[in-house]
Amino acid sequence: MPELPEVETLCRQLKSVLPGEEILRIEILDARLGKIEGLVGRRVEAVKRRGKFLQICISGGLTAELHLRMSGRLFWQKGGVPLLSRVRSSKKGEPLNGSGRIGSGPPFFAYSRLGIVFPAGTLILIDPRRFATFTVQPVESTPALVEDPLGGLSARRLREIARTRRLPVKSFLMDQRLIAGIGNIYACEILFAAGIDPRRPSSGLSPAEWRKVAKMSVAILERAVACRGTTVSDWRDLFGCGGTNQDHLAVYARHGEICRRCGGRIERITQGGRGTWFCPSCQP
DNA sequence: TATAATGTTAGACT
DNA sequence: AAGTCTAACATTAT
Repeated sequence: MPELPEVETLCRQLKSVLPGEEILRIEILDARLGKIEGLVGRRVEAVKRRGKFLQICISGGLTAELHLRMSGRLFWQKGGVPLLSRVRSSKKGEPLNGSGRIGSGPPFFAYSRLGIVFPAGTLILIDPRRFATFTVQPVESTPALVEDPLGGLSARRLREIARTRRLPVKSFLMDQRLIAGIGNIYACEILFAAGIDPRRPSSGLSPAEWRKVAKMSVAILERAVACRGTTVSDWRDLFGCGGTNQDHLAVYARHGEICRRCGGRIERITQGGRGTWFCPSCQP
């Protein structure tokens, strides 16, 4: 679910609540997450983002790394909460409202997988599909940061890497080893903004086209951050609010609808098992 | 009931 | 050998 703008939104919000807080208790509600050791009694020193990873830096030289994968969400429940009494591990027909709570009255959290309890509140991981990961590592083992599009991308570097690659440019943009943070929604939107067919082989783009891709990557992602993410189905920020970037989507999930630029029809194809939306006449 | 959903990755193939 | 492709992970919503 979350790509760079959504993770960046969570990161900024976590910075407003976590630093200085002591970890009082950790409740693991899904055994898939594995053991989480060495955190209780320590203090949060900083919160950072690395691509789509969230890093919580802990006193004593530890880093907790969280990846939300497809359906993970974070929710901040202010105040001391006895989490275990408020958890549902499956939906069982109960309605979810926008904040991640079930129904009205005292908050119940559907699909809760993990709770980290602090004096000021509890951080709750909600994750229906259970792909999210949470690991604790020594700080120095954290891999180096690859190029992050916030603040600028080097078109020359992209072209240099792509020179020998034949994979479709959309898959290229989504390769996290090359660029940190672009996923399915923003890859589609970036290529529309750049006017490039997502199926084109990466090696076939001209220098001018790479400059467009680099420029549009930054512009699309920065606008999405300013909008606090894209809520097409269930994305919510740390405090339960949806983003507004869905109002700016030009192609994603608009299969069969009218292209607002040329009046043609948006098409959907499958690439690498994922949906790709594009406008054939605007993206030749 | 079949399909698709905002992600990654191990293993197979080229 | 490095690049590319596919299936798999788990669960729900349409």
